[in-house]
Amino acid sequence: MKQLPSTQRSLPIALIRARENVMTPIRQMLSESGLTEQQWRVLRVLDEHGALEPSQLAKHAALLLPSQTRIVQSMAQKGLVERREHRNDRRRTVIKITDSGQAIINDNAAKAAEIAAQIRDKLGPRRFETLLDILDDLRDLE
Amino acid sequence: MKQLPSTQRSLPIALIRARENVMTPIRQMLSESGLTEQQWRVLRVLDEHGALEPSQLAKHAALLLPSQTRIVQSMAQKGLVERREHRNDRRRTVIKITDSGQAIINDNAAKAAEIAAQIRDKLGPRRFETLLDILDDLRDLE
DNA sequence: GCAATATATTTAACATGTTAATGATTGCGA
DNA sequence: TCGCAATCATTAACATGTTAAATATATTGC
Repeated sequence: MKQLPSTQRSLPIALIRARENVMTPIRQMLSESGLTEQQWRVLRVLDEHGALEPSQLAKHAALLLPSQTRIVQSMAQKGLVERREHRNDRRRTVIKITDSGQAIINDNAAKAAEIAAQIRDKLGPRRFETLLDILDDLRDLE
Repeated sequence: MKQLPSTQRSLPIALIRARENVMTPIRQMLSESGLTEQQWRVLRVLDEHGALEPSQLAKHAALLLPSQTRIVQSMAQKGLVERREHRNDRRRTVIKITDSGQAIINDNAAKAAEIAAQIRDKLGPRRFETLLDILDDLRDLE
């Protein structure tokens, strides 16, 4: 019979810790703008892809739809994003970034890029790419 | 000036997705016992290390103390763990697993080990170990 | 053209994550 | 020994994660 792996070498726990470590400097940066990491992801994705429907935004930002609904609502209240109706299909909505949201991206882009570069340097570019590749291989587990 | 990486190759997002993928089959298993993944981690750690003080348990289970306080409270109500006072230092408490909690570990150990083995096989043992090693290298970022 | 089904999103309810404030107890120094 | 700082844990408040149910609109089949 197979044995349970030690929690010291448990992949779920290792992933949680890694995320915690990676996000700490990013959270520090974002706290000055009053943003959560999720709100930052929403801005990043909208900046990168332009206006998106909720389900597409959720996929790109790695958010579940119920969370995203709340996040976008609060961001709309703060004026960071806005919602428009889809022309032909009234079930759908399109979410786009506002000038105010874009300004936050612009203000933090350099710092965020620096943090990302630090992580990359810490691992070494080769290991960094290997990490992303292996993480990607974890899709479609059954 | 450094450029922001594409969200497609963003490490935080990749870590979130990876965890989501890894946890899906585990959550399926646990739902039959009515446990969350965090409650399962608490049982796993207590099974592995024996009775622990809150801060030690939190470290091993990758939980923040406020979350853990609530989780242990609800688990104590269900009779899965119990709390004992420390002899000399009343600030401290020791948390231990109950027979009922141990039974859940025993009932699910084989299945959990199988899931872990599947993930390992999917990546290949070598890549799996590499992944854990690289994730571990993300400690102490700055 | 209408009912049944499918799709997209939101709401609801509860658990956890996160940061800050509060509480409780010990240990130390005047 | 009194009081104060330090440590550990809990509580508080709000944001997000997670699953299930509800809602709204489109599409399909008859």
